[in-house]
Order: sequence, then C-alpha cells, then structure tokens
Amino acid sequence: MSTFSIRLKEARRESGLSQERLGILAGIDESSASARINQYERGKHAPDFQMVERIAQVLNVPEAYFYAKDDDMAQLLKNYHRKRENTRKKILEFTLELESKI
Amino acid sequence: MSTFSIRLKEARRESGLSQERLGILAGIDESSASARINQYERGKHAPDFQMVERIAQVLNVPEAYFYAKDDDMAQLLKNYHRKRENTRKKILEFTLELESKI
DNA sequence: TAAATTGCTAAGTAATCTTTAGTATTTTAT
DNA sequence: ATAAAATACTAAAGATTACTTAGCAATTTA
Repeated sequence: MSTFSIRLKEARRESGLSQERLGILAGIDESSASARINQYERGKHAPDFQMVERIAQVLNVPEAYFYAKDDDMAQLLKNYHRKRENTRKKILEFTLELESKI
Repeated sequence: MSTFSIRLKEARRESGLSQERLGILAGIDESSASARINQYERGKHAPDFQMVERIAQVLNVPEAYFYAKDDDMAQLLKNYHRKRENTRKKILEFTLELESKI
C-alpha cells in the first residue's frame, strides 16, 4: 500500500462515495472510472497531478493531503484546508512562535 | 510550471545544491541525474513517489510539501516537519481549537 | 436469495518517464 | 575580457508505467 492509496481510501470513505462515483465526479469517463480509482486505491497505478487536483476537490481535502506519510500531518492538512483564510494565517503564525528541532 | 516544479526549485535553491548534485544524492545515476532533476524542475516530467521520498529526505522537507499549491501551506508543512514530535502535537491541537470554515 | 451495487483484475493499447548524447548558459578565475 | 569550469537545459529513442476494455468476484440491499 502506498501513501497515496491509504489517503485516497481514507478520504473517499469519509465522503461516502463509491470508487466509481468518485471517478465520475472527478471527470473520468464512466467506462473506466471504477477501474482507475480502484487501481489508485490498491496502489497498482498512480494518477498524474491534474487528476489528483480533481479528486482533491471532490473530496474536500488539499492535494498535499494525499502525500502525507504521517497521520498527524494528514490530519493537520485537512484541518488547515477547512479553515477560513484568516484562521489559516493564525495557524501558520503559531508554528513560527514555537522552537525548531533541537 | 507545475506545483511540483515550483516547490522543487524553491527547496533545492534553499539547500544550495545543483540539479545534478541533488539527483546524485537522491540516488540517481550520475549519467542522468542532471537531466532528470532538470526535467522535474521544468515540469517536463514528474517523478514517482519513491523518488519524491528520496528528494524530500535530501532537502529536509516533507513529501507533501511538493504538492502544496498554496505558499502558506507549503511553509506550514516545512515548519511542521522541522519541529520535534512534542511540538508537532501542539500544532495539530491548536488547529482543533479554532472554528471551522463557516 | 435474487438483484443490484460495489470492488476488483488481466492484458493490450496508449501515454509518460528515463537515458543518452549532447548544446546553451552562467559563473569563476586569471 | 575571456577561457575554463560548472550548471542548466533539451531532443529523441528506449524503457517503463498508466489507461481502457471487458469482464469476474464480493458485498449489500430489497
């Protein structure tokens, strides 16, 4: 299982969409939507970034979320994405107040 | 220019490495390291995730950083990555205290 | 328990990435 | 100023990977 596969499955399940429906909403032809999303989710193939952008939009997560190896980072990205601009700035500023690694 | 290209160039420049040197440190054969990193940086081709992992390690950024379309999100990811586990947790918790979008 | 939905897969075709073999550009040293 | 060195860049062929097709398998629902 790849990082991308794990995150895709996580986010799709949260959305309640089937693999095929997600693919169709992301603009894939209905004849191959099911196969392609399944291949992504099983780690058989990896989509190009344009497709990642479309999937991200449908699932309401930022593109970077799919590449977060760490669960906490994935959660952070999802949280950040779902805030208003004003609130996002506060989060970024908060990280600057904290001491860096060693 | 793709998101990946922009982030790669940003992070490589900060590191002070040449395209070729970065490629070699990321494990690419020296005969093609220059061409490949250049192709990535010009948006001509996109590497697979295994290569992204190696590049991320060399440049001391998280993999997700390369896919952050928003500059502030990219900065957040870099900051988060460079904190200790304990501090990272504080950042994640901080996002939970804030009100969500609308 | 039949029907419908959802998940999954092999294999051929299509598309993309990697390597090679350089040229072009920029930087450094004299 | 300019030669040398380093760095950036590119086309094209070869190598690899993704997409489509044509289903079958498993699960869910009525």
